[in-house]
Amino acid sequence: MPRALKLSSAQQAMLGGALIASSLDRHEQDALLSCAVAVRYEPQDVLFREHDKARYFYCVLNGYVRLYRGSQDREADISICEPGDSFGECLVLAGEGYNYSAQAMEHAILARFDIAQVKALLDQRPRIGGAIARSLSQHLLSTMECLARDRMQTSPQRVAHYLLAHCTNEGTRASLRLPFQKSLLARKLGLAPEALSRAFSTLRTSGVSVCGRAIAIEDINVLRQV
Amino acid sequence: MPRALKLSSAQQAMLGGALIASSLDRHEQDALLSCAVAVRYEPQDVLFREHDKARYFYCVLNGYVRLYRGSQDREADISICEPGDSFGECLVLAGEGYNYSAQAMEHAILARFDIAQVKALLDQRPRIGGAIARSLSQHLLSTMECLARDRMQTSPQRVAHYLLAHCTNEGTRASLRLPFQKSLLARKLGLAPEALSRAFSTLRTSGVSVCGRAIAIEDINVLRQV
DNA sequence: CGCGATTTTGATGTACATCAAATGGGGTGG
DNA sequence: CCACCCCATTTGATGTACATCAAAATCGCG
Repeated sequence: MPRALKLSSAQQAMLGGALIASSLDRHEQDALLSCAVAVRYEPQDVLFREHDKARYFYCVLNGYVRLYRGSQDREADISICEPGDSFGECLVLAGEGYNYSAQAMEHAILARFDIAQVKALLDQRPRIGGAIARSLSQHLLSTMECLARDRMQTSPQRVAHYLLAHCTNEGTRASLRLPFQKSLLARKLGLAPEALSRAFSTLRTSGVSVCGRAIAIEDINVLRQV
Repeated sequence: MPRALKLSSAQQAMLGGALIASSLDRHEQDALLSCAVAVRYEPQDVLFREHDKARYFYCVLNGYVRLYRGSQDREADISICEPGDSFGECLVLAGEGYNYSAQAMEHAILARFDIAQVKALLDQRPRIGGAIARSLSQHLLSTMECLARDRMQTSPQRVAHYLLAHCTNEGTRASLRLPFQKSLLARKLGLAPEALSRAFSTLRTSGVSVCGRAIAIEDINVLRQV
């Protein structure tokens, strides 16, 4: 268990802009943030495991966190959380234990919210329930989209979609830098690392060139065809 | 567009017990239900399509509704909604258009909620936001579970899990009756109908016997091994 | 009893996992 | 600054799960 620190004012500002708090007024934000502390994890640290009693939910301030199910024998990633994303907030409303495990990738700094405190806050500040609902809506939509893509698209198509969704384009040309290792991207897309590598090489014929974490796209419209 | 009817008192009672309203007090329930009417669809009717402007969300009273993405060429089911399940409620909080299409299976009766009215209600009755959050939590958890299972388990394992989750057991023996066609179950599990059929025949060696929609399980514990 | 729809069965193809080995790249210590 | 090592990634060979296509079989129902 890492040590808990007070949230710095920069961290508070960042949380105020995160989806989970962005629809709240000043007072409500303060009330919600009063349930939170900052915690820091080392790469590979496990925050909690499936079925653990749930005391906290989190919002990522820095780094990345993977949510996954299964034991070391056979694991499946459910989601990769980036700065601004929250996870476990559904436990404020329902459930006793976590439904998945969480592991920090790289060094990660998180805001940790005490579930019992937030629960107690719901009566005084009922609009916080709405804020949580907004965050859950977003999660639900992206999880459904992920499920539909897994079922409908091949690996090159899923990779192409990821690239198009994350690239910054200058005209018809575009580029991006992966924010994390390829093996993590592979798991996010539900692929083995080898399959991601092969998907990239398939996409070479569609004008995608990969150089380490830097990726260049010759023509966005060609990639959209895939 | 089907004609809208007032909710009968039996339907109102059913909705009061559904997840989306069950945490609300009398007045809040009445307020929420005042945004709803009953609508009836014929088998195969499409309620709405992906990207349509979202005016309503729904709660199933009778029958089944499938939520899916993609065009007729290539479709993937996201969820099969049963009586008591709601869908589209995330649009009260975020988004303009539907993110998936919805189609009635068999004859279906639904409660149809006007999104704009419910949105307006959120300020007066902020705890309704919490009620929606509870419903969304449940959806999110089940969608995540579905995603994880798709990625981790083979078809016989997913079928076995469905059976164990839905059977009524008498001692070590158990049985169930499928509430809908096998082809629908197949889509719910992300399989082609043929694959479901083959999964059942694989499970015969684990003591599962299928006779039309009636299914008998010789020994629950054997099936859990799968 | 017979018809259409659903399900099963068989044969084949494809996407992706898995295992094993080669390649490459970034950081450390010399 | 360079050599080396470790780990991430790529590449190749093979296996498996499931989709797809094409019948045959069965079910439900008039």
